[in-house]
Amino acid sequence: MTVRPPLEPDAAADPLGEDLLRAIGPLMRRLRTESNAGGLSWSQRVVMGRLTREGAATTADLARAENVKPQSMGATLAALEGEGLVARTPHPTDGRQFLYELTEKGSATRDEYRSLKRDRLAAALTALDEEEIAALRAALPVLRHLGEN
Amino acid sequence: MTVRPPLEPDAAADPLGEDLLRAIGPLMRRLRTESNAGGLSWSQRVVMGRLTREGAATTADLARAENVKPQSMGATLAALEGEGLVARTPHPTDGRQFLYELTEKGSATRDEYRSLKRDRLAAALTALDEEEIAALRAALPVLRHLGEN
DNA sequence: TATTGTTATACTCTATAACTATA
DNA sequence: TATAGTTATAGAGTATAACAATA
Repeated sequence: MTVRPPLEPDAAADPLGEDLLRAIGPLMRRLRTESNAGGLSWSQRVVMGRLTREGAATTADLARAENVKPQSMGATLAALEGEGLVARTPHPTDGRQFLYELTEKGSATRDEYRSLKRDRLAAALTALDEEEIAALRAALPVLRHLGEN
Repeated sequence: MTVRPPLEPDAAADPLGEDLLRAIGPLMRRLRTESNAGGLSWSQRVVMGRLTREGAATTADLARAENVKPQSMGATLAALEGEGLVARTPHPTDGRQFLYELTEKGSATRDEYRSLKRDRLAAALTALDEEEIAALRAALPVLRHLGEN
């Protein structure tokens, strides 16, 4: 290890930050747009995925997990409930809370989405070569970490 | 190379797609939120970055580059113009178009942002170890590619 | 007092549709 | 006809603020 002159933090960090910003903008728009096909918004799909993987959860749980305000998560859940895709039951011990779960219709909708090869992103992902997939997988934990508050 | 049974495309692609979705949601919200600090929205900053790097451009150029509709880019540019951060001049040969450029105020604002260590994302990036930075850099081209239409 | 959830309101980003002007 | 830009309108996603109910 040789002694280096101190790096300017901005010079070091900014290109990466800006590259990240530039890469994620279009990707995010694409995710949002193509997620919408079929009537489920992106947030709705993300919430349904979380309920599938992690089971029942409260508004506040989900809001924390997704890093949004409880009011925002409440709106998403209300929309899903209105479609009959999730249902809520009072929390057994805490009278303030409700536990949300996927309904059968919600599970079915989710399965349908997955088997539909529903968006072009899925196709784009399968078209990646192994090296690209590996690069993506390796970066996921870092991306998740950067998304934490 | 051995012969493999055909992979179920969904089984192969979906976990990655969903992991990506989950990783990018919170990160995107963070980028958006923290970009807003200082009065510039995320889209505005991205556009200013592009004008800095690539020079004058038209609404349609920028819309294509960011993969949004020209009307949407028009709104972003109008906001920046209203703040005096960009200025437009008629295209020299095509009477329909305008060329947008950063103003001095725009450049100054951009420099200010960068030297401010303006958001916690920049700090989070500098806190990454070399392996994480390498993983991120390696994934950027893949992310950009996935964001293309 | 702190937390959960709700209601009301507003802003940003983006889209679609319809239009004008220029190529 | 096709393209660039504008105007009008709408919807999703999210935020802040104020409130009620419960812990």
